[in-house]
Amino acid sequence: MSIQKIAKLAGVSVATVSRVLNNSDSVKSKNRERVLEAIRESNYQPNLLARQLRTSRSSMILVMVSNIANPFCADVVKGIEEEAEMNGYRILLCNSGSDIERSKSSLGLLSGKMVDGIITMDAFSRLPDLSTMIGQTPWVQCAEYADAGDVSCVGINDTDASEFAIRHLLERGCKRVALINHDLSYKYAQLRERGYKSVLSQQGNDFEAIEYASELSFHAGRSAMENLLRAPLKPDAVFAVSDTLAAGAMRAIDDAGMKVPQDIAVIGFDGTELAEMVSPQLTTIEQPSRDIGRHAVSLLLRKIDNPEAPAERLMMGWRFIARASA
Amino acid sequence: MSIQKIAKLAGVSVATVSRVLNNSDSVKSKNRERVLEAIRESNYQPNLLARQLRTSRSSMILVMVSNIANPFCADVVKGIEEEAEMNGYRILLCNSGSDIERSKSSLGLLSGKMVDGIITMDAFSRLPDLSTMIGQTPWVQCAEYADAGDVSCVGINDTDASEFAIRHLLERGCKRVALINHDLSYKYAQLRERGYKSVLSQQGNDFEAIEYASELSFHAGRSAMENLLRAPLKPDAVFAVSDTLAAGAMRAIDDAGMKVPQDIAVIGFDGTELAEMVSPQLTTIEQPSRDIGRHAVSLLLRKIDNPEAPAERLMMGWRFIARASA
DNA sequence: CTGAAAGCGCTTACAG
DNA sequence: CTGAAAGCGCTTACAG
Repeated sequence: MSIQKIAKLAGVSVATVSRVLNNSDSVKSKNRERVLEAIRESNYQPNLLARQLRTSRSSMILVMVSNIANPFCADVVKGIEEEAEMNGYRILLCNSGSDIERSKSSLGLLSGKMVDGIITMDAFSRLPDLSTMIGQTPWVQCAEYADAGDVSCVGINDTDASEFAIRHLLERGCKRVALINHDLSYKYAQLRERGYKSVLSQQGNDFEAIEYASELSFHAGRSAMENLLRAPLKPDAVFAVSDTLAAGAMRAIDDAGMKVPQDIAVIGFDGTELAEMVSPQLTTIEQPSRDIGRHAVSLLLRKIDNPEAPAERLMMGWRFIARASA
Repeated sequence: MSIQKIAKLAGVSVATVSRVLNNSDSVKSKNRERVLEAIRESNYQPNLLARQLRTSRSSMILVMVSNIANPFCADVVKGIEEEAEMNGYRILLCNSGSDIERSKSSLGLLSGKMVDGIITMDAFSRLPDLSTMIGQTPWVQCAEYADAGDVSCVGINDTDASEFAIRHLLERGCKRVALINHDLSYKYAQLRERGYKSVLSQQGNDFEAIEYASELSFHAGRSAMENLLRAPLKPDAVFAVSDTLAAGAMRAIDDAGMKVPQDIAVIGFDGTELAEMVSPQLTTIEQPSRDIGRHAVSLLLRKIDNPEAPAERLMMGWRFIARASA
């Protein structure tokens, strides 16, 4: 089935068929009816590839995340999908697993014109060949930042949020606060670490213990905590940069026969549902994940519609949620 | 940048350029070099849309899930993505949220030739216009079944698994076993309910309490459990058809001031990491989620390569994991 | 309001 | 081994 067949069936030209398909122009209503009828009876569906090739618009955006199993990622993706759908866009998901090869091959979709733009939650510094691509390309970073390049981003003030969490632990009487961070190729990891360090030094507290998780998973959190517990001087509090990591830390603490928060207080990050699932329930920093996703799409669409538009930097609010774990 | 420009640059025809791009045929090595050189210096990337239009192959598959935030879904999707990548395919994710409209519009990608096939985890009976599409279309159901139509599927024996779980609870001494099920438009929900009922009737146990969750989420599980707890005769055990639902149930039990498993034993389903995150850790039925995803892709690819191939039905193994919750 | 025609960027018989 | 040409299925000035 092609537009040709429909044209023949309806006794009009392909141009006319195309016009009713795009309900553009004014087509004489009798012709419109005949076309519509032909479409109906032949169950015709336009070929999207042809359309996109012709218009050089794909109405698809590529979303690259490092781990879709992280509930925060999933929430952001939901927001992205909602807003994309409202604007007639679809998303292509690439679950990079922080794998450079996979990321690189995904980026081929962009140069191959399969997608109109990209939203990344991955660390920028890990994305290859970026310098040659950015600038020409609608791109937004989501819950993460780009130092260089003309790239929009939407996120929260990570340093502030981190400082707030650490201060809370200190005020609570904790003396030895450890940090379970994501690897430092992520800008947000750098910022949160900065917050952690700055509060400690302000308060003249010289205990410092940092573990880096290679991914935002329960397992990574658990082994990070196990490492912390192996040290001669154990922490009495731990701030993990994701709820998933925090859940892993809590499991490790439990396995070691210690209690949260009595022996070790725990604070997470993200404010996902997971924080309510664990016991004791997790104190955490809530990010407006859905909205972050939605705004990422808005920024991206603006850039797609107007490539000259300058990069924007959107800072969203965050909220500290006090629960039983700290 | 188009193949034309490269041809001009290299001083050959577009056909030759195309040949080296597809490293088909034998191109004289001097010409190959010149083309490769031209490609390099102009940073050329082939337009995928044009290629796909011409070859009528998109190398993309549509994946429809009801809720990507459900860790089981996320794991299956990871498996799908891995296997797809190994075969040069990409995935388009549609997080339907069980929304008919969204599902329907996604299906347009198929008829629009944007994807070569579909993998669904959604309930079949909810997908609209299926009868007109199936048969012509490479399609596989994943962790779910189709009664009708020529559709392949891969999953586990849900009835057996469910019976095993219920029997475990009964053997443990539980007298009043409730079920938190997904809505019955899902075939697997029907099968697991059948397992639940058959064991109870075999054993002459006439307590029956079933709650239906509208989605596989923590919240839905929590409210289902709250409903069960409102009944005059409370259950002393509950079998939830997903770990996420079970986590919600545990939260409700905790909120009601009761203990798992002493007051109410809980068994989940899926064997996701979540089962290790909650306290007490969750007894559950493990599905080989990653492999389910991988095999779904294999089946699909076989169908794409050979449309005449009959539908296949793949049954995977499952495993009961006993932990503290039951 | 409508149609003939060009063209988006590829691939692939076909002929040489 | 290579090129000219047709064609995938659309959209969109352009002329009428």
